[in-house]
Amino acid sequence: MSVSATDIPNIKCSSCPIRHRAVCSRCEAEELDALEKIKYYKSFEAGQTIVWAGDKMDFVASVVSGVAALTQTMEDGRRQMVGLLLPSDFVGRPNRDEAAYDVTATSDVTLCCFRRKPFHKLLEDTPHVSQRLLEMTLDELDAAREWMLLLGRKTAREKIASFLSILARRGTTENNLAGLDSVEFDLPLTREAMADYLGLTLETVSRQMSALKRDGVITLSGKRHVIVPDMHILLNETGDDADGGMLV
Amino acid sequence: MSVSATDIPNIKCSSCPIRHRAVCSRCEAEELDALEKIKYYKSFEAGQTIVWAGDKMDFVASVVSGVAALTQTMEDGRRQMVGLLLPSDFVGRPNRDEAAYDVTATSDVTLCCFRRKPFHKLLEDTPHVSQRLLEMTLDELDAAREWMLLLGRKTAREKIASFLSILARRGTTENNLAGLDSVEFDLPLTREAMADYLGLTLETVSRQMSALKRDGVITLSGKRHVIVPDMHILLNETGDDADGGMLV
DNA sequence: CCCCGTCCTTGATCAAGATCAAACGGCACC
DNA sequence: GGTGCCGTTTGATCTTGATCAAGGACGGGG
Repeated sequence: MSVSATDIPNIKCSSCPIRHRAVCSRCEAEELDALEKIKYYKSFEAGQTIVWAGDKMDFVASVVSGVAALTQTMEDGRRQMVGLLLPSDFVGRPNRDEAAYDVTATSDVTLCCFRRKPFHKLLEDTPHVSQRLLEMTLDELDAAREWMLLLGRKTAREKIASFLSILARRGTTENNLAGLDSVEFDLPLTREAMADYLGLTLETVSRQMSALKRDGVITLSGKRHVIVPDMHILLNETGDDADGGMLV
Repeated sequence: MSVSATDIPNIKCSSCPIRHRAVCSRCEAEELDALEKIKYYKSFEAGQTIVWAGDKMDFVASVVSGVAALTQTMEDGRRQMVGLLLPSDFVGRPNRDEAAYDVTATSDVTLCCFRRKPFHKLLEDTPHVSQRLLEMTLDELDAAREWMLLLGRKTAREKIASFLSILARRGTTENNLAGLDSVEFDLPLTREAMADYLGLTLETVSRQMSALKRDGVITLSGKRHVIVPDMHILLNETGDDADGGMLV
């Protein structure tokens, strides 16, 4: 557990912003009550480590706000991000008490934590939760497989374009009604974290961002705010078949 | 569904070789009976496609014997394998009726298929099955994350060594009591399929196999049979921390 | 205001792996 | 016993992205 996490007061599940997408989305009143009993909120600042790989992890959690990353590090320092957790995503494995990956906050993050043991027990009793967790895990596996295609076969430019598309899709506050031409959003990651996500170096990320800007695919205001004047143009750069999975 | 799959007679679950590892591993007598009712066996020859991405898929299945692969293909033909299914692994997504990936037999394969609808229903009724499926899916997600590290950050030589280690671990008939020095096994994949797995070209795979042979890390008898005289040497080539996850 | 640190950009060079090309070995089939 | 095919090996060359190296932009603290 990180040194300087901040405990913050619980909010009611009923007024939770991620209520409709998280593990708890299918829960009915009494199930929510059970969850309320074992939950607590915790906040982390951008850059903080939430848990180190190998550490005991006595909770699982839902990301309420902000972005967290799972990364793996090799002995010689090579790093690969293997999970990017956006609001409503689930952290941790109910039946495992050691973290398998480093978990870090790439922006300020608030987690809704559930004590692990009671949560695991609850999984056995409330099929709604375990069914939802299975569904979310399968979705995550699909996302991991997209990501594998990106890592194994895409060019640097395609990787950047794909990454920006993903953020544009999930990052904007869902006001992008499929096919909206223009989208804008903030990058919740440094260039280095993007490189770790994409299997590139930070220099290559920077160069390709500049190239996409030069070519008018994106506009930058500051270093972290991205404007995509035309999503179709960006999607064309991803290497995925036109509008294939991205917009629909 | 493939053109020329072979229907073969059912065997009893009780005498099934993958009984102890598959989705059904936790089932008790009556649950097995329910499964028996909706299952049928199907065989495919090496190279055959089991389903194409986008095809209707009216079953889910366990791999009984042989090896199957999930692959994604880009418009211009670039291909990435995103799943390698060994005996006891699960194929398909219970609540999705279209295949998301091409599924092909990389060696002769026998599947134990369950009709999708009844299986999905059974998931809701028998928590043993859905719990086991969640566990298997989480394991697969972990494997996918290992794989992402491989694709994003490992050198060609490390990729090959890692791949061989994985096969050595799961491919041998579990007679390798952790840390056995010498291991041998057959490659169930062509060089091209290995390339698709590893995000390389088949030429690079071939060259690195030759290099590992030249360096005495492996011995080949024929092109498909691999002998690893000393697993520790192979593991040293994977880039993973010494004996870290592989042997223990 | 300046100093320093962090994050980012840009340039020059290098190397790993891709690409293009040829040929080999084993096997099935005539 | 050829002939042809498939999977594989090996060689020569090219390209992409890594690496090495400076310097710029921004922000916070003295």
